[in-house]
Amino acid sequence: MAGANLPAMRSHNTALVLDLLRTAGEGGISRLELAERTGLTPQAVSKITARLREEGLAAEAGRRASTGGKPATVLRLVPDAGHAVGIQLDRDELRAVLVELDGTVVAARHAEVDLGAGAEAVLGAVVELAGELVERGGDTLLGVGVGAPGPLDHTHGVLHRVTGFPEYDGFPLRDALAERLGVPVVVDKDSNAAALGLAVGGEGGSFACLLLGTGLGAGLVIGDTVHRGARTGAGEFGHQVVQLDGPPCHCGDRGCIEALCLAAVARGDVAEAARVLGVGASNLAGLLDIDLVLLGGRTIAAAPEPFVRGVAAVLDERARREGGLGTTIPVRVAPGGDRGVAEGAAQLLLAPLFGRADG
Amino acid sequence: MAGANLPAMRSHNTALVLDLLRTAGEGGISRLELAERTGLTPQAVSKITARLREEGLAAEAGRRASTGGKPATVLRLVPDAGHAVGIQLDRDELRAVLVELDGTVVAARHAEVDLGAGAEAVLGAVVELAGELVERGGDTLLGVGVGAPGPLDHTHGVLHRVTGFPEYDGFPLRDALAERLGVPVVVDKDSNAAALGLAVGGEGGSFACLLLGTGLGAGLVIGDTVHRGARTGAGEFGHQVVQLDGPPCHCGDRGCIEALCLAAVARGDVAEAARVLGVGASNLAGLLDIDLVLLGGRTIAAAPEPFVRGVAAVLDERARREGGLGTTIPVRVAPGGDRGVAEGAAQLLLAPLFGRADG
DNA sequence: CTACTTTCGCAACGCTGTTGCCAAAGTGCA
DNA sequence: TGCACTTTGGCAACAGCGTTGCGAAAGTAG
Repeated sequence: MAGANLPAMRSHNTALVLDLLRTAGEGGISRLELAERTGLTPQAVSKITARLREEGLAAEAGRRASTGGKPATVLRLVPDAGHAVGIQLDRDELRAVLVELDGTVVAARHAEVDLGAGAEAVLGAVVELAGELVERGGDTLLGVGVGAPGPLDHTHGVLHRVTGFPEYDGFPLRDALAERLGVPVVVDKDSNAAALGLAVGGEGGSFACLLLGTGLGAGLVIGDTVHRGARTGAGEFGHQVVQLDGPPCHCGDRGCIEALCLAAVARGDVAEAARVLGVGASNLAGLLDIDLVLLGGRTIAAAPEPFVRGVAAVLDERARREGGLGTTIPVRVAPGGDRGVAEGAAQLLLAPLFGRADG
Repeated sequence: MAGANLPAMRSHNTALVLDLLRTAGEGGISRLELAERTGLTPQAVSKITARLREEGLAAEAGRRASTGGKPATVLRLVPDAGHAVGIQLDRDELRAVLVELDGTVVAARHAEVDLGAGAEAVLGAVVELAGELVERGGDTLLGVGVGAPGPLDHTHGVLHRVTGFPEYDGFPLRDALAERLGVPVVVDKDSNAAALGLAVGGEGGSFACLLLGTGLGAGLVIGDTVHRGARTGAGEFGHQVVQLDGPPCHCGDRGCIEALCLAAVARGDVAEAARVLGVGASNLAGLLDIDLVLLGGRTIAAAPEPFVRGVAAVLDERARREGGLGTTIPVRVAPGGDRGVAEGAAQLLLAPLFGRADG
């Protein structure tokens, strides 16, 4: 509920243009194309791009072949005009990346860590790993993004009860890190970070990013925006109940997807794990009418095909039941590999520049 | 992905002010209060409200007691400056209402109908019932909104496979009605219409509106906006699977909430029906982190207390498991009674005036 | 070389919300 | 009653946004 004024309009349009420049990548994009895609007049685009070039965020990059008249000048984002550090803080390891405006990773670090060693030790390890990258970012560093196991409070950057490590409940990770590093810090759930990274990376529309590793979580992107919900706790996919009065879960409930899935994995029954995951994905797809399901996390990485096949089978069946009008929802392995969360965490700071209200 | 210009900014701010006027109701609201709530300057608000008064949409309505200076002039929405007709098209009955800008119902009609009698007969019944109301709306009529059983295509106003009446699959309800009535028509799922009505009626934030009647559907409001999903099919709550390999559902799957719930109702076990509904609501609440669950529909209306109690019990347990930081999600009966869907359907045309992108 | 197309910037413009200022209409106190 | 003060709200000038009108630049086509 905010009123709009001229500066707001200007920054909106600037972000729009900047996002198109980013999406265009190395190939670049012409002013007229920018005008068409934004709905603005060519003259407005010229003014906006002139400002961006003055600020060093954009640059001319050659010309395109003529189509019968004056050849178009290609504009490009200047990637190193801004940087962000992204960190994945997992239960047993730490990953950090330094990325440029266009998402390119220019440095990466990795370390082992034990959450059980206490907040002070973990914080020290993060600062050590990220400190160097922060320095390399220099003046153009926008800040540090952290993806951590949920649930947590994204707005305030406070951890909640991390499964297996209850002592972190209420730990103000964001403020502690911001003080030590001296730069802005944003904290989000690892699955949300991964989802944001994929959304910025080109997955349009609405999709779910399911991460199966030591736990099971979901990042939901609805209409190009990460959906976090009222208390930023959305995406509790692991504890969706799909079997009334089923086997007990460590969360205290019964028949949770996570419990069924991890148990099946533990006894080597990948097909059943995939089927359970598929039922959960199918529920989610029906409820939210999403376009795509992406699977990620260590367990998936260890055996991608059977999981993709199993989940797809359940979704196909749903589509078949819905008749001719129902479309099968594609299932894929989330790109990005084991750095997906860290890269997405960096986007927590970069994305707002491009008009994505996910910061 | 649209560029903003001055007219867009103007209509945004106008809608903002208009929505606050509507929300303020009979009590009205002062210019300075509007300025505070929108973030605009008092001068901008003065200009905007002057325009609204010229157009007849707003009017001055007395003064407020002084707080030490010049007393504030109270502004009010002029309710009959605009009208919309809302229709609930159910499997066996028809309801229509004529509502004013502020949501007040100024006329209501009811009729019995049999979907099985064929599209032509049903269309005729709708035209007969709504025609009179459309005329009463006169020049100020914005159009007709229809809430029908899902699934359907909101964007194109085309019905899909209505459970029990497969012959309607592909029926272009919107265009057929628009031609007969000669006014704009918008079609949406009944549960979405009900949810929109509640959102406009004052339920803020994010909530789910679950309708249990001849079927079971959900309307999802996420961040003050009805969430319809990529193919406007979101809210397929009834066929969420909560019991792997459970009893077969008429949809072809097994263990759907709808099947379990309706079976429990059929055998008189309301407590079990409420528990199943509660598990579904709990899944939904965890996945989307919503603020509130509202229950509606005939079956709920017949026995509200046990359903509310049963659903609340499941949600309470989830909150307890999540520990101190988890908040219990309140459960209530959806206000609006048996006209909730029709009134919400009218809002399909009124809401866009107030900046709600649900039209 | 001429005609045409396409790109793109300069200058004037219209319209937005903002700022500076002042009048109006109350309260509170001497 | 009179003066000081607070709050409301409009008038006028203003800055800044995208838009429009127009012309220069830089190609292709014949």
